[in-house]
Amino acid sequence: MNPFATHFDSLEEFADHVSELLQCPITIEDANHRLIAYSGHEHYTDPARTATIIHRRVPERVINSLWREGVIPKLLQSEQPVRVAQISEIGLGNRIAISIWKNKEALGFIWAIEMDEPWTEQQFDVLKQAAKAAKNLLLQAQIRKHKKEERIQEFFWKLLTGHFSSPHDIVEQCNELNVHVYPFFAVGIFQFQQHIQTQVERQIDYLLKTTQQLAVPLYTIDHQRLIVVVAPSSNVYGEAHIERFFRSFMAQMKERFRVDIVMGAFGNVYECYTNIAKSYEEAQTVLKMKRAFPHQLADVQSYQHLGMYQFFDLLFEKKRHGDFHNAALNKLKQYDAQHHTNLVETIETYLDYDSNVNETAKALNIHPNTLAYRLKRISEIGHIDLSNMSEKVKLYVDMKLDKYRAT
Amino acid sequence: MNPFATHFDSLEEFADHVSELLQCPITIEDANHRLIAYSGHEHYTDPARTATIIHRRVPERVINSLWREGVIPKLLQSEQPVRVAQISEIGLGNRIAISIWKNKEALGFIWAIEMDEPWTEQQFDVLKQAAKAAKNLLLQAQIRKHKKEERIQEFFWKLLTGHFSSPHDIVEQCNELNVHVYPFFAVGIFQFQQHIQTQVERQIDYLLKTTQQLAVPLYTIDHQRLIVVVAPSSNVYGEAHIERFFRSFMAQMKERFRVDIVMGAFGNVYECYTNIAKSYEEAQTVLKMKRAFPHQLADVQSYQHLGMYQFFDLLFEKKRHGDFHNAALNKLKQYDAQHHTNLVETIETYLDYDSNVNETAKALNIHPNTLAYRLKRISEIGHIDLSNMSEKVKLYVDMKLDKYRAT
DNA sequence: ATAGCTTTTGTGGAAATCCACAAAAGCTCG
DNA sequence: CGAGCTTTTGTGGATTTCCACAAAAGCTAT
Repeated sequence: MNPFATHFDSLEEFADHVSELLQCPITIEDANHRLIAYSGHEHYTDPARTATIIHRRVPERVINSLWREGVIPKLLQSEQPVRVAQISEIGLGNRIAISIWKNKEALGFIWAIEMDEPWTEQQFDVLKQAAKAAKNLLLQAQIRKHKKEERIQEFFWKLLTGHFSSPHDIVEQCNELNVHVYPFFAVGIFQFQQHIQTQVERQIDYLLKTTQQLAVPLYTIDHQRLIVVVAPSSNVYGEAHIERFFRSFMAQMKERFRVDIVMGAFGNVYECYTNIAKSYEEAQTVLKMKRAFPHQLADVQSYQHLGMYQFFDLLFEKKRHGDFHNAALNKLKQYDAQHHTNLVETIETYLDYDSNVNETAKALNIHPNTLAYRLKRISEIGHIDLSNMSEKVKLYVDMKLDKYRAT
Repeated sequence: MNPFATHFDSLEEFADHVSELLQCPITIEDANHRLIAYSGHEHYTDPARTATIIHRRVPERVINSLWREGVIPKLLQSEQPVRVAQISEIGLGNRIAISIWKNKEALGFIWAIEMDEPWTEQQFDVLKQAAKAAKNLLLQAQIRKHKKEERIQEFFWKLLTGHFSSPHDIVEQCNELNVHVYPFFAVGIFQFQQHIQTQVERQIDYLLKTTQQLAVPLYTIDHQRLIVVVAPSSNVYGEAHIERFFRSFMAQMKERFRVDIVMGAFGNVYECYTNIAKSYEEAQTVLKMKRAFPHQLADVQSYQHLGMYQFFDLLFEKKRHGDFHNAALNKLKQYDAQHHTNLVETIETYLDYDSNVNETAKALNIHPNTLAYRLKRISEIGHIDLSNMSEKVKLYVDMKLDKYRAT
């Protein structure tokens, strides 16, 4: 006899029904730990549940903790209920959880709080039946969402390609599609090691939806790239927040799902949504430069911190035109070729290490005095004043542009 | 009774005639100390005269020496003969010189070597008559030249504005106009304090024609600017030679003629004459940047040494477009405004002085530790890593671009 | 092979930099 | 006004840089 053979008007009604059967509070989440429904009966409720209900999603530290403890992996592996012992640091009481499945995809979870008495076998059976019954209810909500997703995708690509010129149009479309408009945003890109498979898509969706470091109102997947709009809560430290989010996103993709992300990059933070295309361009520039200068830009993610590489595309265009030939650099190259020396490498490393003699010498495996001697020769041969910032900049840029050409 | 009442077929014949009357070697030069004619009789000839005849012009060190001794100023002031005592360092024997005049313009000079006996009054009279007689002969040569000059001017402007696309056409035209084609050249510009008057034009012509530091195959005058094509003898040190020439030209215009030249600038050295327009552009860029950054570029003349300012026009264009907004710089500016501090000035000066703490502190009139403290604050407030060359470059460039906009 | 060059490495001392710590002065805001 | 902050200046010591000089090693061309 199935206690769920009746029709439920809403998920709330369903949650209340389960709660009544099991005599404990019930919470239902989707696969991304968003609150779907919860029972309203007066029972004891642990702080984690309270927070979940208030914010309409499971707090991130709770999710992280559950991953660390291996709870969520276990839920994603089997359809069996999992008992979770109290974790007081995050305000989680004793819980029982079970995943809701459709074919091989986990659609969500049902959480129960284990009250004073340990559960009986019968209670576990009820929970398993509840999970099965929840499937159809959840599915309906999903379908409604899927259709909308497609329209959002199209809208997002229009934004990225600069299709809209009026901020008003954008906001209107956002409202229509139920996309929240945030006061500040930036566009970011993650470059994956491989073409992104459906399974990875789900994992991405999961991480983006569960993060609470910042909002991700829009995202899309394109071959090996994940493109996101990120909205930091404040403008002052917005960049730092995005930076942190990017690092943790890449770390989590690797740790939890063993998916390698080669690099991440994001453009400037803007206020006006017409700048999405610009921020996207900037993010692309960062990726391009990181590819050309993997060493120097190893831990640069933002366009802001691209430094001088920001204007490399522009300069390169000009250089290809035959402008900017650098007599000093040419002379050094020529000298190197004729005398089998390393003057160009020396000066480049020296500038890479911000004119720091010791570090440069260490990096080049030479005596500091050797470096000093070479620098003297460099300034003689190239007629360069190495204590003139402007000349140093020109030389440095020209050398890096040379490298850029080689890519 | 005038001993010059006969007709002379050539200036040579005239020189020989004077030489015979005075019993000494005679040399006739134009106003720019180019050799016009000389007597061929067998007399003693001092080394300075020999060199003049061989090179078809008076050696530059001789000219310089005569200026220094006040000889040439005296010749340009009066129509009287001037006695010049021997100057053995430059191989000049005892000489008598007189200028040749037409209206108020000196067309050239007659030089005689004073032999063993001091000259009699009668000999001086003969020389004076010779100077008068030389006038018409010289004038004829001048007129022929003037007409050609006009055609050359037109040709030169075509070159500067990039009118020719084929090097072959240029060389052909040069040959036709009797303009020597040199293997290397650059275009230079001198910016004068004032509109260039006819008298100054003559002085410019004089200096350009007499210099032997390098060749000046073409030049023209445009309002307050003198535009020249300079051809250094070698390519290796070409730049250095041009540099030296520019400094000495400006010094001499000032010393000899009291004419102020505000600044000089020249473009890259090229081989192909189709690049005249490019070198001209580059020289113009140097002038423009020197005007915008008079302090930093005070002793820069060449495009080569413009350093990073080479690409300022390009970057500025982009910046005006709204790109390249620098969050770090903005934060510093904002902090300065709110707290009445000088962080921006500090970092700019620091970078101007190539990150040299002592010099910067001196320039800012602060204690070195104060500077250190400010730098720490700057990196905190602007989230900048001041030991990262690329970030420093970006910040520096952005600050200078700000200044550039102000001009 | 050897003379004459460049290049590398070493030594030592003066000067500059970096850093931690602290006193004093200046500014802001309740 | 005065507490609490930022900013400036000072002191002292470890470290680094800068320079001059010299020895040694490497290269090149006669």
